[in-house]
Amino acid sequence: MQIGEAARRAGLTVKTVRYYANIGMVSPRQDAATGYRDYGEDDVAKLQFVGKARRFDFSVGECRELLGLYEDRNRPSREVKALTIKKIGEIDARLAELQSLKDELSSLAASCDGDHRPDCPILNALSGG
Amino acid sequence: MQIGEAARRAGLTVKTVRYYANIGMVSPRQDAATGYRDYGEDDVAKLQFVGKARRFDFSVGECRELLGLYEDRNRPSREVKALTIKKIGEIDARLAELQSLKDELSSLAASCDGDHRPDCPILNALSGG
DNA sequence: CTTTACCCTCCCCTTGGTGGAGGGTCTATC
DNA sequence: GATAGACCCTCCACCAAGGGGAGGGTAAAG
Repeated sequence: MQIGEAARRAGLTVKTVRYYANIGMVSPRQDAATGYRDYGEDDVAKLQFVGKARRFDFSVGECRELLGLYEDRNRPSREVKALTIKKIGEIDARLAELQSLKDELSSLAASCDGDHRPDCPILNALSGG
Repeated sequence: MQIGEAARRAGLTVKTVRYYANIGMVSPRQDAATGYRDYGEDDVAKLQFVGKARRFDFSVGECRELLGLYEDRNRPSREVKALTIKKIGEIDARLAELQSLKDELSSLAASCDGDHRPDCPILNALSGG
């Protein structure tokens, strides 16, 4: 099938699918006559897989690893689990960071009157040491 | 003072400070003889301000807005508070998104044996509809 | 014969900088 | 006077992960 249908079925944009072809992540056959990319069912499955993994915050590089494991019928599930655990750790770190940012900003916002007057604890905090 | 000292005192890299000069965020005087940038105390204060705001996850554009308010001795604190509240909202949205990602990944990881065998619920979930 | 809907490649744009090449300047030391 | 080291400058390329659009080819339908 053509790239448009493959993209629709994978829930991705044509641009994205073309990009994945360019970086060698999901490489379709090429129609010799038209030069059009020719996607098979297996390609669509891979695109769906990658799309889902991306939504799970895996980077393109990690998707490539996961795809390799996905295609290896003998891979140990250990490796997949390790990647997942690592990703969970990263998400945890980012969660903690964002939470602490939010706490600080919230207390700053709470201490600011937010009126027409120029005095502002938020700016004071940002400019202070 | 020269850019190196200004960067050190603001806790930024020289590259970053030069970048801020290029985009017109913090513009130092220029030494006519050497062509070197010449930072004053006020510039250092602005650099520190911007560095802190960046650490608070404000974008460069938002830093520019905040800097404008910071320099305006008559600004209403309302505007600063509004920017802060908006930023808190964004952080909240990202927190929720990451939390749900984490939950899903965690339950996937928990259901995976992580041994030498090829069966892997994580990959199954990624490849399934 | 023309419209419509596809497809292709190629290049620039985004965010917030980082890295390096190639070259000028200042001070200290030999 | 030469040279080394520590500064500084500009300009170009690069990162992630594509998005936007130009310019052009192709295929089927009316």
